[in-house]
Order: sequence, then structure tokens, then C-alpha cells
Amino acid sequence: MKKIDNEYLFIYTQKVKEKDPDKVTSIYRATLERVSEVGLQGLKMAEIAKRAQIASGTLYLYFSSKEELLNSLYRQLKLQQSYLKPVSQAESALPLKLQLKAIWTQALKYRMAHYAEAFFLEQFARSPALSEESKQVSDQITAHLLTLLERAKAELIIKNLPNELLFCLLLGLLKETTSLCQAKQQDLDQDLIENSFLLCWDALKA
Amino acid sequence: MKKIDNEYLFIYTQKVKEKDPDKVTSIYRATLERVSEVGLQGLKMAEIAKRAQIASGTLYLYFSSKEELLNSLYRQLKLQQSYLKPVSQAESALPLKLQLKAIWTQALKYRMAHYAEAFFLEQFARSPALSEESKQVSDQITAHLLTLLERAKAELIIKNLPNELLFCLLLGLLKETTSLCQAKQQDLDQDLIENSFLLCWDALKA
Amino acid sequence: MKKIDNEYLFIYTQKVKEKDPDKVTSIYRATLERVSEVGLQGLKMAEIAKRAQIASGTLYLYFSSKEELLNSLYRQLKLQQSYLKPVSQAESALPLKLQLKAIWTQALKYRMAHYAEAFFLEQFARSPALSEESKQVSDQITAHLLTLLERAKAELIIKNLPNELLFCLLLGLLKETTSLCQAKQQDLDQDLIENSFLLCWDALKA
Amino acid sequence: MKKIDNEYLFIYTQKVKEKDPDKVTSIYRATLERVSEVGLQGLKMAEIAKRAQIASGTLYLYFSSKEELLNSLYRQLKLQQSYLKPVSQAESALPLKLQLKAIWTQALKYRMAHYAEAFFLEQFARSPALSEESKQVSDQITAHLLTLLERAKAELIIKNLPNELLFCLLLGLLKETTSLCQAKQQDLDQDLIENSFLLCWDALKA
DNA sequence: GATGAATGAGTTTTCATTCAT
DNA sequence: TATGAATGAAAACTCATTCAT
Repeated sequence: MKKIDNEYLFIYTQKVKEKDPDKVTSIYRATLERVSEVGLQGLKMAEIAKRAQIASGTLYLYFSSKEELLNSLYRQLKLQQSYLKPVSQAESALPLKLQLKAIWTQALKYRMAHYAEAFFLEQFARSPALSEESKQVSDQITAHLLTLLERAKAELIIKNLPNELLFCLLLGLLKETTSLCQAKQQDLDQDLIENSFLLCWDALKA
Repeated sequence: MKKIDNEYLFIYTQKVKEKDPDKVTSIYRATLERVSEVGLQGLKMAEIAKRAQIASGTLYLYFSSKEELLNSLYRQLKLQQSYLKPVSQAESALPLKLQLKAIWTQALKYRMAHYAEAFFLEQFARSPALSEESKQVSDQITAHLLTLLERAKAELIIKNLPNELLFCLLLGLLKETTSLCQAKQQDLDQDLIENSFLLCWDALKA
Repeated sequence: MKKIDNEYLFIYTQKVKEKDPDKVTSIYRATLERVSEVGLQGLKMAEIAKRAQIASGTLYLYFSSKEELLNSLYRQLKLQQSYLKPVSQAESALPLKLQLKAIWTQALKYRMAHYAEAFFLEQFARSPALSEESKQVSDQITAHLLTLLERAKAELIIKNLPNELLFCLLLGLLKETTSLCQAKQQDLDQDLIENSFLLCWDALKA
Repeated sequence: MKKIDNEYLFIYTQKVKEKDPDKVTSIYRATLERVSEVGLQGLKMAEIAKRAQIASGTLYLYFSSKEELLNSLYRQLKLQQSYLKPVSQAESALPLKLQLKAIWTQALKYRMAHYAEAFFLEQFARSPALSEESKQVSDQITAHLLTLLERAKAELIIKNLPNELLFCLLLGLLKETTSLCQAKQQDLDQDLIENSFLLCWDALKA
């Protein structure tokens, strides 16, 4: 049973309800844990409640249905994704390559540290239960990157290819690398960060 | 309602049952179609039967349970993955880069043409219903690639990094690119093939 | 898998159908075997067919439904029960006690030799599927005994109690003794016959 | 629709579940009633639920499956069988014959009063659904009787025959007599008790 | 007649949701 | 608010029976 740390999730709850935010937090955590254990298909409300140490009826005080719980968690996580992303002042003075490397490193570390969330996001993104509203919560991680890539293209540092394709490269490697670590129960080491960035950079650079 | 062509799926059925292979084929097709429409969570035996134009009881003549049907389809598809991969004689005389490009092109086209399968494989791979036996059906797509990468490393053409990491790059870009096309309902054009291979190659090359 | 000998069952089929009597016989045999293996609850038409080495559809050429098959078998067996019972000419000259002993011995042996039938009869007799018609097929085994008991009562040899009660004693001991032998996979030996008759006789005698 | 009184069944529930014992009791009662009405073959979970005045899903809060419900009821009843059997202090001072008569009377009355249970036990004992665990719950009714018979044999009051055989006599007559009363919708009268015991005793006595 | 794959009505079982406490 | 037993609609699965071959 994977435990997901509470402080991190706390922030989700800000906008959710007028009710006890700790409870919402622990419902979210319980949901993520169960999804990482049994997948979306195997997810049962009763088990979420049990894991969150509340009665199953209580879930319905916070979320009107399973679908709403999942969509709500999805939106929180999506918004959350960008939360840790802004590059520090200090970093924004660095050369673009180093800024990109900082983002890459941060993204890899973030995803490893929050694998259950990443897993949930990927699973639920493809679920027919994903509401229209949820779909519209865009992944703002991209905003930062976008600016950076545009600048790098303008400076002829990286290839002038559609952003979409460049994102595919980065996102694909990011996902696969973290999946790999997860599957092999292996931690992210410095070598892996360096090597993976090396691949990215050589791919991108003009 | 997406239709998946029959001839292609026919080959799956070779080893499945002593019973009518056409029926197995159409059950597989119906399952893939429904999964691509409603996801694994929304998949119902009655709807698979309806789509396959058989009675729901008939499903159980071919598969003892829903779980067995999904695992069985999973194994067929996994074994199938390598089926189209061997590079032709003519190609094996080409320079490594061109061989790799041939594989890349083929893989992209294959995945686009069989997106429902790819989707099912990715979804079910993470399902708790995936049996041990199914897990053991390895993805032999990698075998060809592995040889090629090893040769290229030996010839100092590509970077001497762990195969796993190189696979992450290739598989990640492959998945994301095809997802992108799928999401945008856009066909794979020559530009996309060229550009995506350009990214791969620059990443890999020494 | 218990095999029930064919010659014995052959006689059932005389009045059943205009169709192949061998087939009816083997359906009956298969049914009895399956019932003795899995009970009435576990009895499936497909398994009867398999055991009888015919297609399940063929069952319906001989019997219009499962219920009819069971009722039909029940009636055959009930009629059959008395078939072996008539005491020989020679025996009818013996003292009543010895005649009774001859019947007792015969009944015990019969029941042991045809345990599957006895089991079926007892199970099906209590089934709601037992038709009115089947209920009316009386157990003529009793007819012989009845005469004998009446005579013995007239001669003041046995107790003047209601026949029903005397039957309960005899039938009860008969059933339990054969059940016991069956459960212990033990053959009926001479001791058991002697001892059980001793109990019966002492109970009955005036 | 036969009603089985609640107080009696209450004792079953002692060891069953941490949940509401009244509900377990009423499920047991409903099951016995339905079995006595339609037999084991005709028994449906939905009808048990209806009779017990609960939703069918509720059955599964108490028993994980139909099979478990039946086995559970079987074990309760088996254990229960001996419950009413111990002879009172006063009785144990009586001559053996009278003690035996007391047990006989008690057993007859008990079985008549709880015919549905007896019926269920006999039916389910032969069902393939009977679990190994259930088989092992021995019928402790015999323990008391055994002691008594052994003593009577030692005192040369009754025949020195194997207990098994003596049990066959007693159990057989018990079963048949109660079946008879049940079938004839007739109550157990004093005559029947006297007469049946007379038969038993004459059979047993040395 | 004989076959056995196919049928679908009828079961068992699950689980999101409700509601009395 | 919180509870968790109860609900019952909906799903998986079974199997007697049919029917095209």
C-alpha cells in the first residue's frame, strides 16, 4: 500500500468544498492509492471509503457520485501539475538549454514522486467518464515549455518543428522513463537524468 | 462506431479454440471496438455480444469469462505485435539508419492503423485482471530493434546508452505521436514520419 | 464413474418409445450415473448427453424436456421395483418367517446392486418436478409384503400394528443399511443380512 | 407457506456473523421454508430474499454465495441437532429402557416439529455443494445414544450388535415415521409413539 | 434421425447510492 | 455531519431448449 503524502494533496482541497478539507484530501489520497493498486476498473467506492477511514456514505457528502469524485480529482491534479513548474527567477537567466534541463529534471523528479497521480491522470484521461468540464482543464505544464521552445526556435537553437511534435518527444520520454523506473522499482538516479536529457537535447537541437 | 477489418484479425484466431475461428475473430473485433468506444470500465459482455451479432451466452462458448476473453485477446495482440515487424530481405542490406527508419515508419503506420488494439493493450496492461500468463507474453517487437541497436552501438553510430532508455525514447515518441494523430483525427502524413524520425535519429546518433 | 449394467435397464424401455430402445436405455443409465455423481441439483442435460455419448439435441428426440426425462425414468424404476420381487413358488410354501427373510434378503441385495436407482428414486420423489402421473405409479413392492404381513397378523405371528408403521420399520432399516454400506464402500455380507433380519423379526414378532 | 418459528432458529445464529443475528435467523428461516416448498433444485436467492423481506443484495452481506448460505445453514442445523438431545438429570436415573424411550419420544417430536430442517439436512447432505468443512460437522445426536447403547449392551439388556446397525434401525424408523406423518399431514399421536417404540425396543432387546 | 453450436430467459452476484439512526 | 447496513438496478454467467445442417 503506497502512501501519498498529505501535505502535497492538501492544496487540492482549497476550492473544493466548504466541508472539512482534510477529509477531501484523504478521499483523494485513498482514491489515488486504490487506483494505483487495482486500476480504474477495479476501483470501488466502498474501498475508497475504507482506505480513507470513513463510512462509504460520507463520500457522498463530499462528492455527489463516483464520477464526480474522479472528475474532481482529475481537475485538481491537472491544475496541480503546473503548480510546481514555474522556473525560479535565478533559472530564467540561464541559457535556454540549461533552463530546459532544469524543467526536464524537475518534471522527471515530480513524476516519480507522484507516480500514482500520473497514473490516475493517464487512465482517467481516456475514460468515457471524463466530463467536458474536466477536459477543458488544460495541462498548463505546457505553457512554460511553450514559451521556452518558441524562444529557442527563434534563436535557431532548436529545430523548427511543430510544438506538438516536440511535446510528443518530451512527454513520451518522460512517461516511458518514469514507467520504467516504476516497473523496475528503481529510483531515478543522476545518470538517468543526464542520459535522458542528452537524448532530448540532441533530438531538439538544431 | 469504428469498424476494424476482419482479415487482419483473422490471424489472431489461429491458436485460440477448436471452434469457429470466424466467431472468435468477430468477438475480438467487437471487443476492441467497444473498448475504443467506452473504455475498459464501460465494457459489457452483453454489448460485445450485440456488436459481434451473437447471443450473450455464445460468448461463453468461446471464453469462460470476461476476464478470460480480455486476457486471451491481450495475448493474441501481443503475439501479433511482432508479426508485421520483420524487416524485408531487401531492407536488411540497407545502412542501419535506413533500416531503423523503415522500422520506425512501419511501426507508426501499424500503430495508426491499429489504434484500437494499441489502446486496448495499454489499458489492459495495467488492469488487475491481467493474468500472470498474459504478463509473460513478451512484446517481441523489441527483439528486432534490439539487434539493430546493438549493431549500431557496436559500429559507434549511435550513443552507447542502455537499451531500455533508447526504447523509452522510441516507444514514447511512437505512442505520443499516434495518440496525437488519433486525438486530432488526423492522418499520418509523410512530413510527420520524416520529422519524427529526424527527432529519433538525432537523439540516438552518436 | 459408476457403470450401471445395460441388460437390467433394457427392460425399462419396452413401453417408452417407438424409437431406438438402446438409446433410451443409455440415456436412463447416463442419468442415473450423473445423479449418483452430482445429485439432482447438479444434473445437466448436456452432461447426460455426453455420458450417453449422444448429442444434447438427441435427448429431445426421446424426451420432450428434462422434467419428462426424469419423470419417465422415475416411473420406469418404480414399476421395475416390483419386477424382481415375486417370491418363487418354492418359497411360498415356507413358513412366513422364512418367506419374510427371503424377501428381506432379496430387497437388501437388490438395493445394494441398484443403489444409483434407489438414490434417484428417493431424491426425485421429493422433487417438485415429480408429476402427478408419476406419483400415482405405486410402489408395488409393497403388495407382496402386504399380503404376507396380513397373513402373519391373522396367524398372530406378528404384532397387530398398522401396516404403515411396520413398513416404516422395514423400509427405514432397508434404506439406512444400504446407505451405510454405500457410504462405507462396503459390500453386503451374510452377517449383516442375518443381523438386520434379526432386528426386523424381533421387532415384528408378536 | 409454512412458517418456522423464530425463537427456535435464533440459537443458530450465535456463531455466524458479527452482523445482525435477527437477519441471519430470518434468512435461515426463509431458506428452510423455500426448500420445504420447492426443494433444493427450485431454490432461488431472490425468493429467499423476498421471503426474508430483504433485498437480494442484502443476502450477500451475510453470505458470500448461495453455496455458502446453504453450507452455513447445514452446519448450524447439524450442530443444532444435538442441542435439544441431552436427557434431563431426572431421566438419567431411570432404567435404560425408559431413558431410551425418552430419547425416542423426544427425537420423534423434535423431528416432527422441525421437519423442514430435517428435510433440508437430508437433501443437502447429498448435494455436491456440500463442502468438506460441512461434511466434518458430525451429527452429535449420536453421542448420547452411543453411551446409552453401550451401557445397555454391557448390562446384556440389548443385543450385542454393531452400533452402526442399531443406529440404522433407530434412524430409519425415525425418518420413515416422521415422513409418513408429514406426507399424511397427520400429527404425531401417543399411539404412534408407543407403537414405534415398541418396535424399536423389541428389535433391540436381547 | 442425429448433431452440437447457438440461443436468451432466467439466475446469481456486484456495487453505487440511499437513508434511518 | 457521519454512519454503514440496506437497497435494487444492472451486470456476469448458466443451461434447457432449439434448429440449421
